[in-house]
Amino acid sequence: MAQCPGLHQHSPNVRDWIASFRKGEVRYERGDQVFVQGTRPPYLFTVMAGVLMRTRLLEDGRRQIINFMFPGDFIGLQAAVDGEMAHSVEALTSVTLCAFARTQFFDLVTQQPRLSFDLTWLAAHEEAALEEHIVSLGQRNARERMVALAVFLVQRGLDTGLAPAGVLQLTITQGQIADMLGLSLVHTNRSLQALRRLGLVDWTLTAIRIPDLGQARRFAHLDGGSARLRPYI
Amino acid sequence: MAQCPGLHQHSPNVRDWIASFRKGEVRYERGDQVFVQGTRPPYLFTVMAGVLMRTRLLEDGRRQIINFMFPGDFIGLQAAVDGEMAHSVEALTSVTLCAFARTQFFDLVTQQPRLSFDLTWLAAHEEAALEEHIVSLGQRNARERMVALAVFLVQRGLDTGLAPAGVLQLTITQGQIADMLGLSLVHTNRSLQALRRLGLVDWTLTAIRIPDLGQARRFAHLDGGSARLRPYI
DNA sequence: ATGCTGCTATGTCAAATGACAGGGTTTGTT
DNA sequence: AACAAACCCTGTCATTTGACATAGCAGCAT
Repeated sequence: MAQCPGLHQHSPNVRDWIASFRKGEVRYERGDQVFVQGTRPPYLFTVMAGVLMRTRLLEDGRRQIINFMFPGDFIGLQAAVDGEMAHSVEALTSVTLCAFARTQFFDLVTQQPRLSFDLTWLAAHEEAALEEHIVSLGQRNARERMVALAVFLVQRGLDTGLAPAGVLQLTITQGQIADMLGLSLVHTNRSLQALRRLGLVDWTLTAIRIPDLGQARRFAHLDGGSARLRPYI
Repeated sequence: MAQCPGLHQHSPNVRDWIASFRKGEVRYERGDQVFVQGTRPPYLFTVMAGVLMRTRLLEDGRRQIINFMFPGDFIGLQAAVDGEMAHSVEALTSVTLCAFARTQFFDLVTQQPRLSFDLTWLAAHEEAALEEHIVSLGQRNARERMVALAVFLVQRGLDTGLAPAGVLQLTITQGQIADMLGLSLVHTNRSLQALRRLGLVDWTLTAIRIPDLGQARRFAHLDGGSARLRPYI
C-alpha cells in the first residue's frame, strides 16, 4: 500500500485484513466521474493519491460543490448506509483509489474495531469541514469565503504532502470556485483579482499561493487549525 | 428507556449494555447551553425528547446555526474524537438527554458492533443533512432557502412524531431563522411574509405550517425525501 | 400605570452580488 | 493558417440583500 506522509500506519494484522478486504486499485483522470448522483455504486473507495470533488446537481442545472477530497479520505460513506448516492464525485487530478465492495462494509464496521474507529474519526472530521463551509456560506462575504477556502485547501495540501512549499499545485477553474462558494462566475473573478491586488491570496488556474497564512486566517476570521494525523483505511 | 415512534428498538442484550454504559438522564430548558464552543465536555448525549440547535460563533459576534437536532440524534461526535468542541449546542425546547462518559466512547465503538454501525449511520445522515444545507446556502435564494428549511424541519418533525398534523409546533425566532440561512433579520422578515402571502409556508414564532408539502418541495427544488427508520443509541 | 425586554413589522437608502454581452488568450486540431 | 474549445477578463446595468432607524405589540416585573 502506498505510503503517504501525514497518515498513520496500521499494525501488520490489520494490514493483512485490509489486504483481503480490498478489491484492488482504480485509476481515474481529471474530469472522470467516480460516482454519479442517483446511482447505486457497488464499490466504495479510499483515496490513495490525488484530489477529487463532491458535487450536487439541481434539476435546473445549478451545481454546488460540497467539498474536496484528499488522500486518506473515504468516498461513499453515505452510499454505504443508504445505497443511493445523493451527490457525484469527480476527479480533479489523476487519482488512484483503493476499492472495497459495498456489501462488505457492514463487516468492516463489525469485525474491525480499530478501522471502525478510524471511520468514525473521518466522518466526524468531514462533518467539521462541512460545518466550516456552512459558516463560510452563511456568514462570510465573497472575499472572506475565498480566503477561507484557499486556506483550507492549502492546509489540507500541507497535511497530505501535496503542497510542500506552501503552494498548492492544483488546477481549479474559477467556475468551480464559484460553484463551491455560491457566487457568480463574474463576481468570483473580480474578487480573486481583488485578493491578488491585496496580496492576500494568489489563486491561478493551476496553483494557490498564500504569502502569509496567518494574515489570511485573520482576514477570513478563521481560528488557527492545528495539523492532525489522519487515519488511513 | 423512553419509547419514541419512528425509532427502532434494540435487542435485549444490547439494551443491557446501553443501560450499563449510560450515566443517567439530563434535562435542559429552552435557552440552556448543553455544550459551549471551545470547552472539553466530559459527557456525550443522545437526544431522547425535545429539539436543540448546533451553533457556531465567530469572534466578531456573527453567529451561524449549523443544524437542528431531534430525538434520536447523537450530540458530541466531534467532541468524542477531538476533545474540544468547535460549536455550541443549545436547547430550543425542554429536552431530555441520555448522558454517556466521553472516555467510554472508544469502548462503544470497539465493543458494540451494532451500536457502532448505528453511529456510522447517524454520522452519514448528519453529513447528508449538512450537504443539503450547503446546497441551500450556496444555490438557493432567500425564499427557496426558507421553504427548504421549513420542509426539512416539518419532515423531521413528522419522522419523530413531533408534528402529528403536519404542523410542527416549535418556537423559532426570525433572528434564529436568519442566522440559520445566512440572511439579515429584516430580509428574513420580509421573505417570510412573502411566503405567507403566496400560501407556501406559514411560519410563525411558535409553529411551521406547510399547506402543500409537494408544492413547497417543488418551489425549493427539493427531491421528495422518503421517511427513514432512524437508529437509537 | 410604568417601564422593560424580546420579538415582529415598515420605510428608506446603500452595498453586495448577479445578469448579460462581448473581447482576449492559450491550447489543441485539422 | 484557420478554427474551435476552454478559460480569464471587463463594462454596464439590474436585482438581491443588507444597514439603519423607528414603530408596534405582547408579556412581565415593580
